[in-house]
Amino acid sequence: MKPDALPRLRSWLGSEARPEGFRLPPERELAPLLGVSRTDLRNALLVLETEGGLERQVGRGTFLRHAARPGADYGSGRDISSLAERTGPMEAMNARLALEPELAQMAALQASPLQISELRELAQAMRVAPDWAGYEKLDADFHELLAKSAGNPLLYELHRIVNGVRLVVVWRRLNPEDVSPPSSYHSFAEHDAIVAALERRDQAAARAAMRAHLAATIAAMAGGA
Amino acid sequence: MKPDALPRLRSWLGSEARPEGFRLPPERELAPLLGVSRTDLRNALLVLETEGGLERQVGRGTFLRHAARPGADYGSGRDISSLAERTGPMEAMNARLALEPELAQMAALQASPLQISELRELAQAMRVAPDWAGYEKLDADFHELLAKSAGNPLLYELHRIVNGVRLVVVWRRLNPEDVSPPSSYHSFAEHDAIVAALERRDQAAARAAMRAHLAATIAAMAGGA
DNA sequence: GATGTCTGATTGGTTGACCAATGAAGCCTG
DNA sequence: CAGGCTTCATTGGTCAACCAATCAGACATC
Repeated sequence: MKPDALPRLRSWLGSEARPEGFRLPPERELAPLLGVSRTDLRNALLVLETEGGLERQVGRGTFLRHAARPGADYGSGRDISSLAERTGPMEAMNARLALEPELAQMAALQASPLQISELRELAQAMRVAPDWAGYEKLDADFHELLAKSAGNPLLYELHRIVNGVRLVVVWRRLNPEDVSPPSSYHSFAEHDAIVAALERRDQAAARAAMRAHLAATIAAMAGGA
Repeated sequence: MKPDALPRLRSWLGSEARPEGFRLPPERELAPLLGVSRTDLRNALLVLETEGGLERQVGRGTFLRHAARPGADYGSGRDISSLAERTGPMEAMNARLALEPELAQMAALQASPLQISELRELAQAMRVAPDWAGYEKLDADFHELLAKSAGNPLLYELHRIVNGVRLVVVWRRLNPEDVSPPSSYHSFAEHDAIVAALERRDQAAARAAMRAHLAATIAAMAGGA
C-alpha cells in the first residue's frame, strides 16, 4: 500500500466537523478527491473499518462510527492523538499520578544495573539539553525507560499510551523560540532523586520521589508555567 | 472483507512457535491453505501490516515483526490477548491497584445519579448471578461503568485495556461446572461499600473501599482460590 | 390514495490479468 | 577465478471489468 492514502484519509476526515453516522462520498468520487487510486483508498478504508472507526455497506455507503473533530486526524477514537484531543492537562497528570509511582516502586526492585545506568545518563543529558524540545524528548525517554525497567508488560503498555498523550500535549505547547530549561529547573533534582532511590533499591523512596516530582509538575502547571 | 480471513490468519500464525523475522509462505500458497481468496488474505495481511505485526516487501516476501507464541492469536504485540499472554495474575492486579482506586475517587465526584443507580443495580445483580460466568460478566460491567463514570477519557481507555486483560485471564480459569458465588463471597459487601461511598460523594472512602476490595481479591488469589 | 412489485442506477466487493520489485543463477569479461 | 552484468522466476502490488447488495423511483394493483 502506498504509505500516504491512510494519513490523507484521516486528515481529510478531520478537516471538518462531521457527526457520527456521516456518510462519506462514494469511493469512486473520494479517491480522486484525495489524489489516490481507488485501490489505495479501499485499503485505507479497510484499515479504518477494522479499527472500528468506519462502517461500510455494499449498496449503501461508508459511514463514520464516531464524530470527526476538526483539526485532528480521524482514528478509532482510541488512538493516542484522539485521546489527547479529549484529555485535559490535569486529566493526563492524574493518569501519570496513578501509574508512575507504581512503576518507580517496581523499577527499584526490577531494573537491571544497565538500565539504571542509562537512566542516570538520561537525567544528566537533560541538564544540558540544547532547548526545551531536546529536553522533552529526553524526559519522555527517561520515563519510558523507567516504565520498561519495571518489568510489568501491562503497565508498560499503559504508560506508553499515557506518555504518548503527554507528548502530544507538550509538543503542542512548545514555542520554537524557547531556549533550554534553566539550571534551577525543579525536575533536574527530582530526576536525580528518583535514580538515586533506584540505585539504592529503595522501593518506598522511589515511589515517594516520583510522587514528589509529579506533584511539583502539577504545582508548576497551576502556577501558569 | 469476509469476516473470517483476519481471525484465520491470526490463528494460523499462532498455531506454532515462529521467530521474529519468520517468512510467511507466498500469498498464492497461503490463501488456499487458509481456505480464503487471495484478496481476502491480502486484506488480512494489510491490517496486520498496519498494526505493525508484519513487514511486507515486493519480491522478497512477508515477515513477522515479532515472534508468534503457540496457542495465542497473532497481533501487534499490543492487543489485549497478546498482553494477557505476557502478563501474570499479580501483574494484572498491580495494574488494577494503580488505576482503580484513582478511578473510584474520581467517580465519587463525577458520576451522575443515573450511573450510581446503575452501579447499585449491577452490584445487586451480581449477588444473584446464575453462575460464575454470569457473575464475572456483571463484575466486568460494574468496573467498566465505574471507570466511565470517573470522566477521565485517558484513564477510561487504560482501564478498558486492564479490564480486557483481566477478562482473558478470568475466562481462561472458569470451569463450566462451577456454580455461582456463595452468598458469603467477599466481593459482594465490597461492591456495596464502593457504591455507598459514591452515593455519599465521599472520595476518600471510595478510594479506600476500592483498595480494600482489590486487596481482598489479592489475598484470595494468594490463598489459592 | 395507499401499498406492493419491479427496474435500474449506485454502492461497495471480487477477480484474473498484468505490473513492479527482488534476488538467485547463469553468462561474460578481465 | 573473481567480479559485474543480465536474465528470469518469484514475490507482493495494481487495475479495469465485472459481481453482489441496496434503495429510490416508476408502475401496477386494490
